[in-house]
Amino acid sequence: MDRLSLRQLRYFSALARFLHFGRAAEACAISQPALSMQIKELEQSLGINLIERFGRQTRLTAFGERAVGAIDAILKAIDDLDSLARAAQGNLVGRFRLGMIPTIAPYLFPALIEKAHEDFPRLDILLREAVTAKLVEELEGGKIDAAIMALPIDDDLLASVTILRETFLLVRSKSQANAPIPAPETLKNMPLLLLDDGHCFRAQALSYCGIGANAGRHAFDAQSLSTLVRMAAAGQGVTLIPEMARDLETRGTDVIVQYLNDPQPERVIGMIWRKANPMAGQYLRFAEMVQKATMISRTSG
Amino acid sequence: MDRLSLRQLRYFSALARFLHFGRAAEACAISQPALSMQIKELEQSLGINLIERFGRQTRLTAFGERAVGAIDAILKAIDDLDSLARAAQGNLVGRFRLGMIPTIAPYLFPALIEKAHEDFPRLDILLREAVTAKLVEELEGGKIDAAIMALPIDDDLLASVTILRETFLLVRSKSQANAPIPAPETLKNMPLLLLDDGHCFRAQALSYCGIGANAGRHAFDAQSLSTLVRMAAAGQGVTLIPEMARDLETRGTDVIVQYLNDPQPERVIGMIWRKANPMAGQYLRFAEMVQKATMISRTSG
DNA sequence: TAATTATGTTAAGAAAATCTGATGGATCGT
DNA sequence: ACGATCCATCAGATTTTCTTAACATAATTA
Repeated sequence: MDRLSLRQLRYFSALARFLHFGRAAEACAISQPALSMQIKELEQSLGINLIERFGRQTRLTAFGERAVGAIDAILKAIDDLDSLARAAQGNLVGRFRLGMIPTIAPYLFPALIEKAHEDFPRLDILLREAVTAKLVEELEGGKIDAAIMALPIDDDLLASVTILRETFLLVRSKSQANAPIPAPETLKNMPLLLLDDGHCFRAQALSYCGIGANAGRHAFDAQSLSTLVRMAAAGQGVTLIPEMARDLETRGTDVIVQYLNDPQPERVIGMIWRKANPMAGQYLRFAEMVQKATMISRTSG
Repeated sequence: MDRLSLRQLRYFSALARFLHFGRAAEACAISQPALSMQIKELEQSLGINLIERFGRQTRLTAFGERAVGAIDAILKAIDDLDSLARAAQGNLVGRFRLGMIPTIAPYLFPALIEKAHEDFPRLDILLREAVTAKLVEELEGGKIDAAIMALPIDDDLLASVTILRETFLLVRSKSQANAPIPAPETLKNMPLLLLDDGHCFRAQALSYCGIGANAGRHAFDAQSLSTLVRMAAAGQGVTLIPEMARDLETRGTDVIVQYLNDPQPERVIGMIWRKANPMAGQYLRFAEMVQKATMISRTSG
C-alpha cells in the first residue's frame, strides 16, 4: 500500500528504452525478476498497465508511452537537483545575507561585491547595515547568515575569523596642521567628535582616550563618519576615523589626516556566523576573499 | 551508497514546511527518528546540508531553501503522473491508432470522430485505412492498437466484438428501375461490378452470388465503392454496397438503391485488438461508443 | 512435431532498508 | 537548578527488495 518510488521510475525508464526486461535489468544492474516485480508494482500503484506483454515482444501501452515522457522528466529533475547540490558543495550559492556595521559597509562593500562576483558568481549578496548588537541579534535569529564587524564578539553561539587590522587616523581641520599629534590623554580633553551610542567605533575611540563608554557626551554625536569629518573640517573639533574610510571621507575636504603616535589605536575586523551553520567552511573561504578584496582596494587607493 | 529516494524528498518537503522534526514526522505518519534518519540520508547523498540545527530551532540552509522549490516541483510532477494515471484508468487516453477497412472508413469515421470527442475527449485517434489482411498484420505487429472491419476474424491472438450487422443494397442505373430484384443466381450472370481483390467486401458479394473468390473477373474491378456506384449509374452493370455507404455514395447520382430479397446478404462489422493488450476493457467501451455513433448517424441520415 | 532457445513470471529465502521505542544530550523557560 | 522540549543515536523488529531456482509460454529449429 505504498506510493510510487523513484526506483520504479528508473526501472521503467530503462525498460521503455530497451523494451526488453533482461537488457533493462542488466542496465539497472539488477536481476530480471527484480525488474519485473518493480514494474508490476508500479503498474499496480498507478492502477494502469504500462507494458503490453505480447508473446516474445514487449511494448508500451498507449498510457505507458504517455507516461514515459513524464517519468523521464521527473528523473531529469532529480538529476538536476543532484548536480545543483554537487555544484553548490564547494561554493556558496544562492542568497547570502551579509550584515556589516556602518563604519565598514560603505568602504568595504564596493570592493567586496566586485570580487565576490568573480569568486562566487552564483551568489546573491544581500547587505544589511546595522550596529553590532543588532547584527548579532539578527544573526542568532536567522535573519542574516554572517556579518562583518569589529572583533572580538563574545558569544558562545557564534564563530568568527579575523579579516584585517587597521589603525585609527586623527582628523582635524587644516588650520590645526602644525599642532602636535595629541597623546590619548590630551585627546580626552579636546573636543572629540564621536558617533552615536551603539556604534562600536565610538566605544573604541573612547577606550583609546581612556574614557568609559558611559561618559555622557552626547552634544556632538553623529550618525556617520562622513558627518564627523565635515564637522572636523568646520573646526568644531577633532575626530578619529578608521583607515579604510580615509579615501572616501577625507578626499576633497578641508581636513588633515595624520597617524597617531604609538601605540596607535586600532580595530580588528572579522566575520562572524552561527557555529551551527553547516556552511562554516565556505564562510571561511568567503572571509578569505574579503581579505583579498581589502588588500586590492588598499593597493589601488 | 544508494541514490536519493522519493521518500526522502517527501519527508524533506514536510520538514521544510513545518521546520520541526516532530510535527513533520507526524504529518508523514512516521516516528521522529525515522524522519531524522531520512533527512540525514538525503543530506549525505546530496553531499550538502539542507537543515541547520540551531539550538531549539530548525532552519533551512541557503541551499536547503533553494532545493525546497525544486523538490516540491518534483513531488508535484509525481502527483501529476498519479492523477494522469487515475484519469486514464477508465478512459482511453493519448494516441489511439485505429485501423478501418476502406468500405467502412469513409462512412463511419465522421460520426465516430464526433462522438469520440465527446466520450473520450483526451483521445487522439489516428486513422489507418487498409484492407483486412494488412490491418491484421499491422495489429499483430503493434503498428495499430485496434481495427474496425468485417467479422469474423480467425486469429488466436486477436479478440473481437461485434458493433453492428448491416445488409447489402443493390445499386443499378435508373433505367433499370422497373426490372425485378434479381436473385443471387441471377446476379451471378449479370455484369456485377466489384472492388479489387483483397477487399473483403468483394469476397462477400461474390459469396452471396455463390461464386468462389478466385473466379477471375478483373475487368471492371474498382478501388472504391464510389467508383462502383458511378459505374453502375453509367449503366456499366449492377453493384452491391453496404447500407452505411448509401447516403454518401448514392445521393445525387443516377442510380436506384434497393433491398435484395430475403435472405438478404449482410456483413458483420466489429472491432478487433490484440488479446494481450491490457486495455481490452476500454476497447470494449470504445466499441460500444462506435455502436452508438452508427445508430445516431443512421437515425439522422 | 518434438526438442531447443528466448523470454518473462512465480516462489522462497537472504539481504538491505526502514521503522519504532527507548535513551541521551542540549537548549530554553521558569 | 529543574522540568520541558527537541533532535540524535541506538538496538531490535518489520518491511521491502533482491537473488537464485523453478516454471510457463512462445518462437525457432531439427
